[in-house]
Amino acid sequence: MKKNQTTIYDIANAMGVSASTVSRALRNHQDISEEVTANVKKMAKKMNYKTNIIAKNLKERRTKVIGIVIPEVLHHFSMSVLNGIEEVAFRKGFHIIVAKTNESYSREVMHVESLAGLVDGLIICISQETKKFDHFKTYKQLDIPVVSFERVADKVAGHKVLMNDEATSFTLVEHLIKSGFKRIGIITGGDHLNICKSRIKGYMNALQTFGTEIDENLIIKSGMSYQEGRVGFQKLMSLGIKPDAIFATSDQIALAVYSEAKRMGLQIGNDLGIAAFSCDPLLGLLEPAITGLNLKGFEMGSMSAQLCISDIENENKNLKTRTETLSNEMIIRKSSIKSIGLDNDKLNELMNKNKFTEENLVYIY
Amino acid sequence: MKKNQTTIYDIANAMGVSASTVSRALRNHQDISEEVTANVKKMAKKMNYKTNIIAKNLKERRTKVIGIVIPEVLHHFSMSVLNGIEEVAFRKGFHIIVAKTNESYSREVMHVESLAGLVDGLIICISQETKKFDHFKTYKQLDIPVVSFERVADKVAGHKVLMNDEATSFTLVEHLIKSGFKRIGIITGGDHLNICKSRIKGYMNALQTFGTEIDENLIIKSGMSYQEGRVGFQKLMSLGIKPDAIFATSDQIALAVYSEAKRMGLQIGNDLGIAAFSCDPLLGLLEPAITGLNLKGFEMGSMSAQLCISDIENENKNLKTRTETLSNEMIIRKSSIKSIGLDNDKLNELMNKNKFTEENLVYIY
DNA sequence: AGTTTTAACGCAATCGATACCGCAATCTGT
DNA sequence: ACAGATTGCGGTATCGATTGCGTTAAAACT
Repeated sequence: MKKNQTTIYDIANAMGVSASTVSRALRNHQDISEEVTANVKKMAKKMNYKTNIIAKNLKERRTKVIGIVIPEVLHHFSMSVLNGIEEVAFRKGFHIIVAKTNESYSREVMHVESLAGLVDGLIICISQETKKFDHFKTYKQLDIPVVSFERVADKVAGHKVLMNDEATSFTLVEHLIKSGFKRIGIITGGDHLNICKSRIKGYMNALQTFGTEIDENLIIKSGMSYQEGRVGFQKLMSLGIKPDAIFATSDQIALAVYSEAKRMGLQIGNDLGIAAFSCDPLLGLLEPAITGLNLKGFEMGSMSAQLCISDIENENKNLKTRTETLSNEMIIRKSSIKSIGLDNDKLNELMNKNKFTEENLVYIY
Repeated sequence: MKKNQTTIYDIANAMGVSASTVSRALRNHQDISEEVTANVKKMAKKMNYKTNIIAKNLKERRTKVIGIVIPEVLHHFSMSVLNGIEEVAFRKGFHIIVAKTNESYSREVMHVESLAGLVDGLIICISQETKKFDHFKTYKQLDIPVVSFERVADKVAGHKVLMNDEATSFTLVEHLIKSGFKRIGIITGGDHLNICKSRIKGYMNALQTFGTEIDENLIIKSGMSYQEGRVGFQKLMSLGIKPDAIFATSDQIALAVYSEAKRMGLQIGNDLGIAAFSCDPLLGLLEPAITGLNLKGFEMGSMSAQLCISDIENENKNLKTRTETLSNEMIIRKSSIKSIGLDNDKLNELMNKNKFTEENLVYIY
């Protein structure tokens, strides 16, 4: 491979100058005369010279690559984040290595460790399984910046970018309550994850604030995936007193609840209210559409990348770690409104933002 | 950065042996005695030694990284492909650099050229704008394998992985005709792209085969995006004799047609038939659901990665380039069936595969 | 016993680019 | 006109790991 690669030595030999002169000339160093510089560049083009990035990386001790380690690369939110990261990275002259963990701790460890020598910075969203954080110690030791987003943990050093999970959850559950739902279940993941903990907290706070007592049976920590969501929903629906609304804490859980409820013949909105911690535009296209959020995935990604690259370029002179919190907007749709007995005007009045907009259809992140 | 990185020289000094001994010991070279090997490894662990990948890359003239250049990283199909690539790459010990072009030729050129010195292989889906291919010449010169998928061009050397666009399009249009639609429009992109050319060809063949004459007004080459699709649809609907069905050649076009048609008050399926060259599970969740395909994005990605890595590891001894073609399955849904006057049994009979399945809901690629 | 083989390790070159230092030749100032 | 400053370039070490070759000592062989 790369056998015919011309080097600065080839150019130097061809021109009767030294390699260091060639190196300098190609980088417009002022020590080299304009004439020689021009000739070197001409020869470089003629010999089709491309600078060897690996050698440059070794010498300069940096790679201009940042690593992204995320649980999956398929759902709308992850892709929005990835887009945000890519866009900033591109503008700053960085490439991105994308590694997915499939929510597996061991795979996360492998990726994080193998990337340590390869990247100038790391952006990570930890897996559902991750409870230990030794795999980040190399980064601390080598002063490689790490930025965590969404799912964060105190034991991971570095900047954090998250959203106001608790307040947002409060808002969603408050909305369900005010829509007249009395017995609201929540389906989420294990509360060692900050996001699940916060979402449960927001859920409980809303119930308490509005005078509903908390029933532990209605809190299901089955997991964030489709299958786990379905299992959780089935568990809820097999209770003696079934819930009349569900707070689904992920896209996948929301879809699972939605399709299971439809399969069971429930009329969503009237028989079963649904509010989801999700921003997938898909939610707005279903009928009835599902009440969800306007999560700023793109912003989360671009902010993570900016913090990461800023740290890289300042070489960590700025020692204090920042925690940025993005706020979310609720998008009310029919799944959380009891439409029976309402005319259309009244229904529309209840829904401040309606169905799908141009924007979420075109996936403008 | 990476200041405290321990090197083999540090270990060598600490143990009073030479660096080459350390190097060999760490790699279990048989020239080194078991005793020394064990001690070196112990010391390496003690000193928290991590091999410098960049130096190794420079010496071995490879990086164990493959580059992926794609138009976007958001839609379902691209992500399925990316998943397939990632999965194979991970198993083979490769990392992936993901670069998106936003369908811009200039950005594609920048990415392709800047990756040339950084990756052992390239997997690419060219942009809509790309008509020149000089940016790949470095790859040919350096013998870096290039694999194109979906959108391919003869001028790009290397293996190609594609799908049977023409036959699939034929099938979709045939289905529309047999469902009773008489005047079928197609919305697609410029025919310098192989996929658009093939899809138009399949469309025309189907019309001719079943005795419908071709009307150039019904062939819109506006582009593959949502906005372009909407413009194309509006153009079609402003014709003197409007089409009664649309063959949408991308997810985005399908959604644009769908939402525009709904906005115009058309009853999809009866007033306007829709068949889409798309595999987004979303299509199956809409009501009425849109007839689409079961594109094997994951397989396309994994096959591309296998071909690429195989080329890398065989160092291109295998000179002949392969072209793999994946076949698609049609998934018939209500958007292409005139349901007026049909009872449910009859309707279901017309749809061999119905609505959404478990699988596409959970995005099992 | 003398020679050959083998085991075990060190030396130094290499991968390609960068940068510190040094050294001429030219230029500046008085 | 001559000391000092500047311009322009070359030599060489360096980044960290790998590897061909050489070397030494012990083991094996005739």
